[in-house]
Amino acid sequence: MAGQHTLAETERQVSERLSHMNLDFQAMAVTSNLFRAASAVRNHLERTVLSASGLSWTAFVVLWVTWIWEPIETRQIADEGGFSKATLTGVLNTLEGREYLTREKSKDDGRLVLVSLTPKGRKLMDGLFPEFNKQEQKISSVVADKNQTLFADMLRAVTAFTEAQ
Amino acid sequence: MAGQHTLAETERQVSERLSHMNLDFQAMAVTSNLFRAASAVRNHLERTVLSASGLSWTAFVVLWVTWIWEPIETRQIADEGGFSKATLTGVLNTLEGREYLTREKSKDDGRLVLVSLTPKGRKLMDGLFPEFNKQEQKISSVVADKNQTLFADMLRAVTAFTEAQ
DNA sequence: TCGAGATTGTTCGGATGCGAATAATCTCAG
DNA sequence: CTGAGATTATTCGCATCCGAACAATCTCGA
Repeated sequence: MAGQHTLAETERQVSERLSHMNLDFQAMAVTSNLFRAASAVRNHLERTVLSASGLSWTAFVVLWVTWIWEPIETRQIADEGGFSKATLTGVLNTLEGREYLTREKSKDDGRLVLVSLTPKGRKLMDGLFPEFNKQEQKISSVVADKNQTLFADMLRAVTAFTEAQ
Repeated sequence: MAGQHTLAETERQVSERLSHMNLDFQAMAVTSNLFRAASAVRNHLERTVLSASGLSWTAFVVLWVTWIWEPIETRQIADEGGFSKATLTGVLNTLEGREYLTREKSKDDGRLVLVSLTPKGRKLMDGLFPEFNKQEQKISSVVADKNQTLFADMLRAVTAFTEAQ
């Protein structure tokens, strides 16, 4: 999983190949490690927690956001999850077909669709999320406890700044 | 883009709905903000830098890894990029069709395929990557310069630990 | 009242994205 | 030398994933 080259080897090769280009290598390290980390954690959680329930990452995020906010408007699910409305429509079809959630037209605004979990969906999340959180805890533990708040704050700052651009 | 609820509102709602479950909320904040940040940065870079060239995120990653290591074995591209071999085959078809790279059977081992950039692909990356890095620099600048190394180190630690699990 | 413009969810076409199965190739014990 | 097992890239089926176009609905100024 860690690849043929170590991280150190990769970063050395990068600086060798691109040394003539006057780039910000520290910024490169920040973003590339951000994606590596997110990808590694996602793959790990899909494999250890989600695959047993046949849930994709996106499907889980949709269920989670709905679990927290139900009844919730679809546009907010897409927004919280970070994917497009078009993507959401397909995932909602899948999850509605498996009877984990339901769609319902808003009475206040005919354009809106409200999503809620079914009892089956709620039961799934009640069982699944504690397992999910256990893995989150293990992963976060590699960052010293006193640094975890700083870590989360830096990530929040990156998100806020980038979304404002 | 920032959503109907602020991050603070979301985290308050989460702790309210899940307060009875004895979860590690700090760990939850770390991972959820990791994904928010990665997703926000990816969307931003796709929109500001990549879309002009009609490149998807994954296509760009494939070109970038190849640019650094060419000639490179396909299994290493998938490994560095963090996606499956099956995904890579499709993306390589796309990029080969646009004449950004070429595939070639290895002489040493008939099972392997070696990937190299075409002059057209190399020219694309020579023009594109400085733009990409400028955005990386802007994004990273929200983390104080003295903290960027710590930030990257924490991300590396998360990746290393998770991949070892 | 009314209609131009804005907002929302869906549809459409095309490009990822993955696990499992497959064919080609290599390895290495016997 | 040989064949069982390991390794690799591709194929297959299906589920995301997105931008653009679209129909339905709402808003609000004139």
